[in-house]
Amino acid sequence: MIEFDREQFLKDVHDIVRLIPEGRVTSYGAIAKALEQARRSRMVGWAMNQSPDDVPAHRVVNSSGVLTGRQFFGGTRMRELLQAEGVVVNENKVANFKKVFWDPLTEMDCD
DNA sequence: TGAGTGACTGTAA
DNA sequence: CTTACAGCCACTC
Repeated sequence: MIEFDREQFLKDVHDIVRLIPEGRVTSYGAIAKALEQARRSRMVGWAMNQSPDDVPAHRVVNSSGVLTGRQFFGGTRMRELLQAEGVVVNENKVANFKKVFWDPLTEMDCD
């Protein structure tokens, strides 16, 4: 019986975020779902807050493609990082979200 | 110890 | 488009 470990969750989230390729984004919910913790999407946001510099947290947006965490990147930093990778952003939202969306489950369907 | 808050999601009206 | 409610749980005071 393994009870829920925050550190493990944090590690798993960081691991997934690190797998996000350039020019792609994903959502908090998708990450939570990939960890079979779909209802812990808020914890993913918390994990992003606790993420080290080697985690591209700027590639993580909410389910609508909105850069909800941009305020944690010092203003427009998040948007600029994304645009630098080829992601088109309108003010605070990702354009063609469905196209640039990267689903962790697609890459991690190995069980 | 309990209430408030939040980088969320889904459903409903 | 908006507002509201429910569910989730770490963190702060």
